[in-house]
Amino acid sequence: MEFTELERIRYEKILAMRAAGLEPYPTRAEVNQTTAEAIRAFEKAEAEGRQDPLQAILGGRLRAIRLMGKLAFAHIEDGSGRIQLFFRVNELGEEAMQRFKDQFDIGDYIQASGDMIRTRTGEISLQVHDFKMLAKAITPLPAAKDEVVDGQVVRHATLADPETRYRQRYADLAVNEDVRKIFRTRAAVVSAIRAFLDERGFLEVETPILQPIYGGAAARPFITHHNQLKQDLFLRISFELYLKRLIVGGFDRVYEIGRDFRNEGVSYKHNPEFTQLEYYWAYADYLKVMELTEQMIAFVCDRIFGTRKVTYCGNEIDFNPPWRRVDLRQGLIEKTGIDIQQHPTAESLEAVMLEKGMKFKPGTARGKLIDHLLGEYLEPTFIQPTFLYDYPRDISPLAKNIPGDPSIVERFEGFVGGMELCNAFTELNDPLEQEARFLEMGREYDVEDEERHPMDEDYLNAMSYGMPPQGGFGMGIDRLVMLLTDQRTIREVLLFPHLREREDAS
RNA sequence: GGGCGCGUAGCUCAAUGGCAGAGCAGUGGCCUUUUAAGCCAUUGGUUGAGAGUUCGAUCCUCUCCGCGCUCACCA
Repeated sequence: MEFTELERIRYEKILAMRAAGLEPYPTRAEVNQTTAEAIRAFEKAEAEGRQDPLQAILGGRLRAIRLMGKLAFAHIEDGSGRIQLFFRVNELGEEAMQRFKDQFDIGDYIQASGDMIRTRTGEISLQVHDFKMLAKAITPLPAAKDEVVDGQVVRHATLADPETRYRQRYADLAVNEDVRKIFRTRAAVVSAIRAFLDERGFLEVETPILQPIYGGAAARPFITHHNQLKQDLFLRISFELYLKRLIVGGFDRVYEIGRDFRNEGVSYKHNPEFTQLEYYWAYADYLKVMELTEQMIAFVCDRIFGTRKVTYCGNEIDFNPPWRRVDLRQGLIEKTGIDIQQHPTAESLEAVMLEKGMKFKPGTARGKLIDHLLGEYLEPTFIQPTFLYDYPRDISPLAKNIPGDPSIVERFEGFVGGMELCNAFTELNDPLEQEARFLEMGREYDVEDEERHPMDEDYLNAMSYGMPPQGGFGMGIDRLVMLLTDQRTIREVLLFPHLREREDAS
């Protein structure tokens, strides 16, 4: 290892410990409770008026050290919180006191045993009788100092550089409590979703990530290769076609929470790999799915926050059902003055868009033009939870048309905070119609356009065995977590967001 | 991929075409109830990398690397 000067000083402390017969990285710890448990136990004993000393063996990372001659104070932090350690030469003896001063630095993991007390200022602390190193830190933590204001830890001049924070997330998490909190919330969100779906009879399944044919969405895939099978494989861009095969197999309600991979640009709301929830629900339709979506998000909010109102980018967002519902055609008429029904061809739609002075890539399919209109004129306006429904079939090859109108499908997307959150439809279950749609989509896109939906013969085969009518649903978990934790970039809710590899070693 | 911005000590940030600074951290000392402890002293820099202009570049120019914002792309 190459050491900086600060690291070399700490390394020399390791050598000094070893020379004195002390192990800087002992195999075992004797910690018998968390700092939070120790504090709770002490408060309970106090309330019961117990006089006998309460003992504890605590472990944690040193976050602050205050040396005061024959006294020393320190704060340690573990996963449950923090507690003050109180070192006094009367209890420890000169030698142990000196050992603490000489060998311990902020960032080290320490084990301390002693009696729980209150200091003169009333802070519950561990009066240390004995201590040992659990793990010596060599690299200093990138945080300067903490202050406790009204019980809240305020970190001064802490790690802020986004590049370092993402590249060394371990350091970011170690010093930034609010970052840890985001990921605790994230775990709680996923757990709440599972509980919600499990309670309603949905079966959690796992389907292939490596797929011979990718489908279920319009996106460019990552390609990999299986050496022994001599076969190219794609990382899935969606779970849809596999989950619906399971519906054919007789599992009436299935869901999967997992990773999708899309070889597209990164942005504040896009990451090449992201976490998706999809469920499929036999005998339901998109209206029932809308209601279940409202209930599911409300359930998650109730369980995590105890309220259905959250703040996102300065807006109070109200997740109480029902969400606003906007008919796609009407919505576009209101916002753009264009009635897509009046423009059944790409040429006609393009003409009116040009007439309105809109900027877009000419020569694209009608579906993509409509998509552009949605993204440009509707999506950013949907701050409060909104369902946009009844999509043109052009951009929805797996959705079933509304009764009596082959040009419109039963599909909705949910928007919150100006961002697409979920997408759902009444699933197309007519194999002949599905085959026609695949062929249609194949014509819409160039042969070399990787976004075109490739024909999935096996999926058609599954459907031709008989697929019940059903509603299907997909939602970006990362985006939901962004909304619920008030983060404006997806990187803040991903533990290890993708960054370009650095070439220079410096 | 295009445009704009940024990169200075371990961390957070200053500064200037002429010896690169502060706070915290670190090191040495004082200190028996501190909590951003305090006080005294002090170490620490290839200013992201490389090239150019210049008597002199951290600053100006160019190239490269990385990050951020933004546009494009993106069910």
